[in-house]
Amino acid sequence: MTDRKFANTLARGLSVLRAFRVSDDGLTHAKIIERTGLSPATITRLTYTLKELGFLSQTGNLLRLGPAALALASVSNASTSFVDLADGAMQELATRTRTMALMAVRDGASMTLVRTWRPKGVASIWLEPGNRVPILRSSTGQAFLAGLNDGRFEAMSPDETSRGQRSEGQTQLSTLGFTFVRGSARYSKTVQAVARPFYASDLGEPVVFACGAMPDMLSDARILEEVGPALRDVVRDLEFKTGRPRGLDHVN
Amino acid sequence: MTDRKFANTLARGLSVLRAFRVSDDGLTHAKIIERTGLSPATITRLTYTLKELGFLSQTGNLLRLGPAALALASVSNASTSFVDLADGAMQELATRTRTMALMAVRDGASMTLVRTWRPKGVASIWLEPGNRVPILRSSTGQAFLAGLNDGRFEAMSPDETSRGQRSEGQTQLSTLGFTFVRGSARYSKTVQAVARPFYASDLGEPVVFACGAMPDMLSDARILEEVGPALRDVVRDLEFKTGRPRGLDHVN
DNA sequence: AAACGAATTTCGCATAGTGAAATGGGAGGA
DNA sequence: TCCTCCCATTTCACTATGCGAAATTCGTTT
Repeated sequence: MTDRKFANTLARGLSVLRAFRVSDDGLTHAKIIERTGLSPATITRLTYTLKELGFLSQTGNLLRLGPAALALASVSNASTSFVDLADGAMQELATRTRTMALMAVRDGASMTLVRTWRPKGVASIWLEPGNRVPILRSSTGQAFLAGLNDGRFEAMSPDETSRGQRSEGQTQLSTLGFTFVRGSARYSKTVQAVARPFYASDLGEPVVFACGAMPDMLSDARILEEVGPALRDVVRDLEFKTGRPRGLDHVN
Repeated sequence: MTDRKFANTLARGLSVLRAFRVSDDGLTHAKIIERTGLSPATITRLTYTLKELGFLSQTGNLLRLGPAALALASVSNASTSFVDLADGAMQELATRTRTMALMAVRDGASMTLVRTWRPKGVASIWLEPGNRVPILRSSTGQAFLAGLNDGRFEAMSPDETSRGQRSEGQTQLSTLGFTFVRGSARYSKTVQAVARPFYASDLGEPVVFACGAMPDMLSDARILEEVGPALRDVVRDLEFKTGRPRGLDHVN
């Protein structure tokens, strides 16, 4: 790494924080080492620092996110008000379509779930905030790529696959108003999803709203006729409420 | 600073993130420099790094918390479920007592508000998540100190004032079940508050629930007879729901 | 006791991060 | 168009900082 501007220690420390998932009930050093690929000595130093600052707290030798993380979280949440705005409609959408609804942001080469809404009264697949989905070959990722403006997309130095997926997504968006990866091309055999990007001006990058379910619950026909249009309408309404965002002119 | 274990760059980077408040509509470098006391060159490097990682996003030369912060926030929030558990009761408490209810965590020498509940249908003082209140001479701070166990308290290398405030708080907690700083000793002439610590086992440190209002709306008598007891009962109920926490045995 | 696994400390070294100062760039005025 | 501020950014030389391999400590299991 020969980027004089890039603060390595900071990046490593943050990668420690990002190693935590909702489903973890505390992490040991060993687990953090595994997830971050950093050396034991480094982890000790970084976790020591993060504990001092209140970003981590320790019980025995289990680490959890600490009070400072919570404080940051509250500011971050309150500053991105559209999430709360979307809450009611997304819950309703999940229940009505019997799918898991979700909101995701990009994190490196994955999309990280930020919020999920479970349909009331039905069993469904269930992922939690902090879970990740690859960008490549997922509907959520495709929506993200399609929503990204040219400059930012090129900045990712994308390969041919990404380019293909992006333009496929853009075509679907302009004709249908939502995007999905068809069965054979999907990264996962067990989840099928529809997605639509939302350009959050606060964040400088699109986020993605999506609905997912097991493939036998969510046929291509159901996506095209029911779930896709419903999702599209919910997100369009959100765009309307927050003011039509610039940067997504090609979206229907 | 001669602590070989402490990663300075990480701490500085995090102090940049902590500089953001809900009420800020984006920060310039200049503002961040002012708040953190770091040099311009350092800020450029750190913000560059944070942008690369998605923790900040930039519009013009205004910086905001970015998608990665949101992702971290969602994990952090979901991992501290007691906040959601408390939500309904705190909202109700705010409305019933016509005070602003709040939850705060420690951040250095201050308490940072994490969540606030505004009474429905009445005007009241209003602070937002991310706002800070000093530990010294505030009811919220006093509750925190009183809730802190001896080891952690000593680790703060407290002065005599803090010790006094802590034992005052502890006395109030064991007799009344809540704590407040009386008029003359308060840090602020414009806010009066009652508080009670809650020992969040997830966080390894107490958090504080409190009710605040302008002094003429919240006399000592009202605190003692109405608001204090109501707050105490709400937090006790939360303790019950989450399992009686260890570490607060002296609290009534 | 012994033998493991995990976390922490030590330590010499390369370099990453630092701040002062110089440079660049954009908005506003004349 | 050309100044002039005001920020943000880059440059640069220095050294404190953060690095990892290896040694050590701490706890748990056999």
